[in-house]
Amino acid sequence: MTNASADPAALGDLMHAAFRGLRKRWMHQLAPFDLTPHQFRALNAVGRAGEVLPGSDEGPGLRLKELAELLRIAPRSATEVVDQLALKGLMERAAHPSDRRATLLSLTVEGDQLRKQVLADRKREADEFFSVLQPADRTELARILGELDAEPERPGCPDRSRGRRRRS
Amino acid sequence: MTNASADPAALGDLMHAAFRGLRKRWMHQLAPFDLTPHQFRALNAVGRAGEVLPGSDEGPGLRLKELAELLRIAPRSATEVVDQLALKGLMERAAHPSDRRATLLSLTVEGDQLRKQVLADRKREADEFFSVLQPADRTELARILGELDAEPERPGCPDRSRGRRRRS
DNA sequence: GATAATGCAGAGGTTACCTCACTATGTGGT
DNA sequence: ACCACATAGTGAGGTAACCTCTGCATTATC
Repeated sequence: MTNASADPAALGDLMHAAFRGLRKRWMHQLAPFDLTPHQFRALNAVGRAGEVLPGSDEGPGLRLKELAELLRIAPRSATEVVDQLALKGLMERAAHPSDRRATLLSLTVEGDQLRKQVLADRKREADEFFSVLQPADRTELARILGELDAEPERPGCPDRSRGRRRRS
Repeated sequence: MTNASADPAALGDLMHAAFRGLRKRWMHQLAPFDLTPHQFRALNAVGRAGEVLPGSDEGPGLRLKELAELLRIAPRSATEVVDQLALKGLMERAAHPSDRRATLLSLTVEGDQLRKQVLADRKREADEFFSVLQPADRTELARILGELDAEPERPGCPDRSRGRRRRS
């Protein structure tokens, strides 16, 4: 098979396969905690945001929109995850002190505990999806993906073909 | 930001972001052809399989299960994509000559044309998602993803925690 | 020929997204 | 004070891309 790796379609397929593997692995790893990967990403994002400010006992909280941006999903989709986590008693909504339109997200004590538990478990397992890679390769991968990531929007075609016609 | 890239969660997030970007890009690129990325992957896989054997006018065709393996999805999911493509008149099911349980997939003339058209368009555009990367980086990425991909199953935990309890 | 394995499809579910429309609120102009 | 407009979140509803469970043919094996 030499190295016909210049083919973009092949790269896409590889990405696809790798991503699916990652997702599956995560799902299994998170199943004992009754969390989906998506939910944990949100939990972690809010938890991490709460950690930045060390002082105040109740972190400043993240706006829903900020969470959406962190997770790179639409605000409406963030609402959903927050709903799910709130239902489990892991996350809370609070009123923004100065902007009454905004809600501030923060973890409950249980949420924070669970987050730490998962992070610890992940560390302990060392059974990470990426563990098959050499450390150098991991760094490389992170760098390359970061570069891909850096150019999410391009000037020439901001969001064309918005109207997708369905047929069937 | 130095290089705190050793964090597996960060790598996962990067993968997630990159994959989403890729998918979005593809969706836009394929929208004019009225195909989803998924559908094109199937179209391409069957088309490629048909190309391997150069002789026979009507390629030997792919079993549905083989397609599923190529796309790394469950056979049942492959049925779906094939249904969609068949509905558009791009793919056909035919009986296997010797195993009457099996169906053989092949592209129709329209399907093959469309596939080539998309491939050509993709080449012409040079507007590929991965185009922001240096060629060397692309090769690297392909290599690393290939390595990840190579270890889909591990001996210790084939498919644990199958029963996922839902709550809400 | 009975029994087990295989290949596919019907039914129905889930996750992770999306857009559109709406309300409540903030901001700036006149 | 008032209006126009933007912004924050959400309800409603939809889609893509998966999945499992089950049923039904059709081999393959004993």
